[in-house]
Amino acid sequence: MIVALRLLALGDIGTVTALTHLRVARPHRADAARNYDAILAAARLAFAEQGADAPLEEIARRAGVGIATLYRNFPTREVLIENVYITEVEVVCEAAREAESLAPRAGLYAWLRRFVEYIGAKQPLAAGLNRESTAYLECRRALYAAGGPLLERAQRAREVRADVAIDDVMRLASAIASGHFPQAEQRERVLTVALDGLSTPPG
Amino acid sequence: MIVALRLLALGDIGTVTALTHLRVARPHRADAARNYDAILAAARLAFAEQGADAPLEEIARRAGVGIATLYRNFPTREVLIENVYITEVEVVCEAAREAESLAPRAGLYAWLRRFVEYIGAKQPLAAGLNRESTAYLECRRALYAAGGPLLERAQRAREVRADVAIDDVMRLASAIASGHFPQAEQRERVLTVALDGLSTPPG
DNA sequence: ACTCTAGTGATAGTTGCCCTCCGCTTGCTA
DNA sequence: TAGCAAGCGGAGGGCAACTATCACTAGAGT
Repeated sequence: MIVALRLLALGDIGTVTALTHLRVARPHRADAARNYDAILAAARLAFAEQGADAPLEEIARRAGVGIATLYRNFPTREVLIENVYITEVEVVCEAAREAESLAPRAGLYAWLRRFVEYIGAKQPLAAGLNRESTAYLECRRALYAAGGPLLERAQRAREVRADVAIDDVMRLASAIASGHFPQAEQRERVLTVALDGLSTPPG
Repeated sequence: MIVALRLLALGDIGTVTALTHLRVARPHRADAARNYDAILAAARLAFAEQGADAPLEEIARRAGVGIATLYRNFPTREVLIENVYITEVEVVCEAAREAESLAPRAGLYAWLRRFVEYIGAKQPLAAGLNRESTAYLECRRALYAAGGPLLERAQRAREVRADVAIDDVMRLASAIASGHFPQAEQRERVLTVALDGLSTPPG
């Protein structure tokens, strides 16, 4: 029975994490599609280097397209940021599948570490994201759908305290991901402390 | 001996947390001093409402002064943000004194809760702060000087795990403070989980 | 191979904000 | 109460976001 539930959960992750519909439609014509890709690639780079405030005109220049083409595909800076962000979230959601093969608590923690690592690296990007936007809310929903089963499994095994919801766990992890740490290893260490808190029985 | 150490620590907090020297000097002439206060008050309000990107011209308008007056007192947006921030940090540092009268772990945790509450409310402000600036580094130093003795006391009493430094604890707390939580009560709850992790023996 | 249309880059213009310069005003001090 | 420096407000230059227009080109469909 538990096996059946787990398989069901696995199946869900695949469908639930499909975020493709949130993306700006990729143009059909070959040259236009090439431009679309070039803009996204240049944006990813520019946002990583200069933060979410990177000049759009420079992104267009780096992509080898006119500024009008950039705006035609991504009408606002926000839409562009979202489209870069969605890709990262999809990667993390996929990782939840692998985590299912580990022991309950180990699986949850491994996935959370992965989440912190990926999202933490994209911190300046996420800072430029509108937290009320459909895309952001959908990304969150997808992440919860990916992590929820992992948490429940660990709680059923009594390896994680029962008085926390996936929303609490994700916000704790998000906070550590977006917090400022001079070295990645310190973020790791602090995350470990926080995860020890998740293992502690309440009281 | 321990008593002596504690008193020494208490004495230190008072001198070490003096951040006044980091502030922009308040002008001597009466009208100029009034403007200085009005600008800081308007800035605090505007940053709280609109975040650290609030237009400086609007702050000047709200303060009832010309834009030039604002720039004369606070040459860059960063300096203005810092001056608002310093006030908050001073309040939190003061609070460390009261915490000394509680039991070791309770005192540390009470102070950390206070820190998260205060700094969390100023999150958009802190986001606009340059983390390399002298003012920011001094604020951090002052906070460490205030919290360090509390942590050490709790560790000596074996009520908090010994394998964490004040830098770890503060960064964990900062992350939770700057994380996004729809309700203050959820932040409280998540902080509790993290603090449970601090109480857990390592391993 | 040919057409025709979706898509393109360039450019010029508007807006909003940052920041500086400059001539006027106001409050201290004697 | 008079002189004068400290302080003032607003005009204006600069920069980046975003919009609109247009002559053109490359690819999709026949």
